[in-house]
Amino acid sequence: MSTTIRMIANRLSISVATVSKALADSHEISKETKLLVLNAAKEMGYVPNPYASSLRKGRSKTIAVVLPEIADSFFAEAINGIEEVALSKGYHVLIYLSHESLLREQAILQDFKSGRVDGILLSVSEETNDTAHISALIENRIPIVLFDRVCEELNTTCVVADDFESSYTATKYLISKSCKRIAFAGNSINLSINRNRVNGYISALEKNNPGGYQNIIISDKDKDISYQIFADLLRGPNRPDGIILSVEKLSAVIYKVCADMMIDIPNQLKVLTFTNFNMAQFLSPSLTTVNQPAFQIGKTAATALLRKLSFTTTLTESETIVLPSQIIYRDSTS
Amino acid sequence: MSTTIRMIANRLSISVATVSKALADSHEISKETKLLVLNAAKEMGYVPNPYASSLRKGRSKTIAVVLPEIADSFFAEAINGIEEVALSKGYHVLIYLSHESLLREQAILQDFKSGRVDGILLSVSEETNDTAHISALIENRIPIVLFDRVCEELNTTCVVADDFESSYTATKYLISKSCKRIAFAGNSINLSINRNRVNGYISALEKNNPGGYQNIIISDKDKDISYQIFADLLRGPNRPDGIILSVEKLSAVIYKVCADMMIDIPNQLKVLTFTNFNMAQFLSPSLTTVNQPAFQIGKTAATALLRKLSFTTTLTESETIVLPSQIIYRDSTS
DNA sequence: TTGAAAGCGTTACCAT
DNA sequence: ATGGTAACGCTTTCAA
Repeated sequence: MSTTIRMIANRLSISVATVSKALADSHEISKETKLLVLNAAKEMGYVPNPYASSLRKGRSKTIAVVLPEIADSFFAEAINGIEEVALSKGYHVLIYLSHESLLREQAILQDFKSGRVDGILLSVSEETNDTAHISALIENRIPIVLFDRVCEELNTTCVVADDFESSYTATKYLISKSCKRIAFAGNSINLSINRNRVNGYISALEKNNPGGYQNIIISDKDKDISYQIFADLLRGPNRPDGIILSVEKLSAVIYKVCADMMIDIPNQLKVLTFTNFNMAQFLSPSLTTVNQPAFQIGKTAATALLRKLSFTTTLTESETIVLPSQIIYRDSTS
Repeated sequence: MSTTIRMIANRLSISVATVSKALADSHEISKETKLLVLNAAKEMGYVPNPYASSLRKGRSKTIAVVLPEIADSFFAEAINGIEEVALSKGYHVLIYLSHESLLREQAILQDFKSGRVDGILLSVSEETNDTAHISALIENRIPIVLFDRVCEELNTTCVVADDFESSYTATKYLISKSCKRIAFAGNSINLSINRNRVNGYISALEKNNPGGYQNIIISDKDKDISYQIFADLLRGPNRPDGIILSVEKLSAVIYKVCADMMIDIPNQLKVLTFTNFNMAQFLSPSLTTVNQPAFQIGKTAATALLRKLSFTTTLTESETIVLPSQIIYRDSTS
């Protein structure tokens, strides 16, 4: 049986109210009493019951992070940033994975109506074309910050990388490297992040490559299916000579396809991926990447969320914070 | 204001007790009443308050995962396994990062005395040479399962890979590839996982390589310091011709050092790493790896923990579950 | 089959 | 400066 405030009160023959206030370092309590209480608490190994406190206060000092997946350098680093901020403010972090399923995402968010968490950090799934479950929480006045994979139409704070711009720059770079047929492979067109990158790609092509080749590929969650999609793409005479991958995991797939089909990177196909992956420089050939500021995005999103939580009035303001990506040029596009 | 059991009771003019039991699908309640309650609950958007429930029941349906870091393919995959099991049993997952600091780990575990979580999954930090903070929780009868980086002396369940054996096999393999001077680089000798791998390495050397070169290197959390350690190691005439890396992150460091010092892998140095890293095959040269069953370890650890939670009596049994690793031979050791 | 009421541990209001 | 007590929302025992 663990120590309660009441036990401390009994031991010191004072009231629970006094103990509670003393532990909260209230100015109403005398120095002496505080000392007494603190000593007794330490001696008795007192640890406050967070659930009693949460129930009473209506706040849990807990936030939720909802992600499509975790085995991805971007999300792993983002969590790092989130955890750092949360810890520093005394918040606890619940983690949920949607596994790219809208259904799961809906079920996860539904639970948050319970008050389990004070706020939510969300990066939506590939399938998320309907955002009613997110709006519902916003209407419930639960602070929510979207990051990386956001829904711009929602009336809340978003933290993203400069996807349009970096995609534009990346595409232009491939054009400058004499690519005539540049393809773009993303995950879901539901995702605004993917749309932004696609638009950056299209925009760069239209402004700098009047030739007109344009090819937007939707990859699959399933690696083997994506393999087939790429294999089909690269078969035939009019295949692309450059490709931009919007998803980290596709790097392995395209390298494999090229190895199997004896397609030389970069001579026959230049490859560029949006990823943070720290081994990119040691791949064969070393991979040109658009590095997103993952840690920074996590930190910024968490900071924005905790800032919202610090206000008593839940202001639903729409705001988008854009952080710069960095392109690192390597051999896969040389 | 969110819906409570009392509101449902008022709406239906029945008691809160009845509503509570109906929602719990108790056999005490009639079919009709249950239906009435369920409908009202759905209509009113009722979501149970988990903190009220946790306080009353003394259980939170929440577990904690405490990790040294997250930007590591092993831990990311392990979380995946953990989350899958937790979700299927209706548990929530709190995540904490020790960042390889014993102090942080202690602070994190200390909080768990509060009853915030029903059980704990822990992979200890590099610095963890004192396990009093873990014993304290075990004595508090809080179920805890250690995984990957475990402390065998503790009286609890451990889930690990076959580190001794795979290290032994890896070392023997390098010997068979004519390596005469094989070094081993690990993180902390505090970690039993590292000790097991070191012992597998030593054992293989002693049985198969009477020559007697043996070199155990302790790397640093700081990448730049590890770089220096490796650079120093590889300078000079009697440098190793093979190296086993016990830490994923060291792969990038050794590749960098070799690139900078013009050391050819595998001809001048054969490299083999304990990692799950799915791009290993595309590195230049492709990297020979000991793949740990990360997802499986996470799943197994979570399953063991939830099994413990399902018992009313907390039995403190010591048990170690060992899962097999797989060595994948590639060009870095050819 | 239903309901009244106690209580989980904490906080906060109102007295003293 | 301290204390009594109600309340947070739920579960569970006991009584009807």
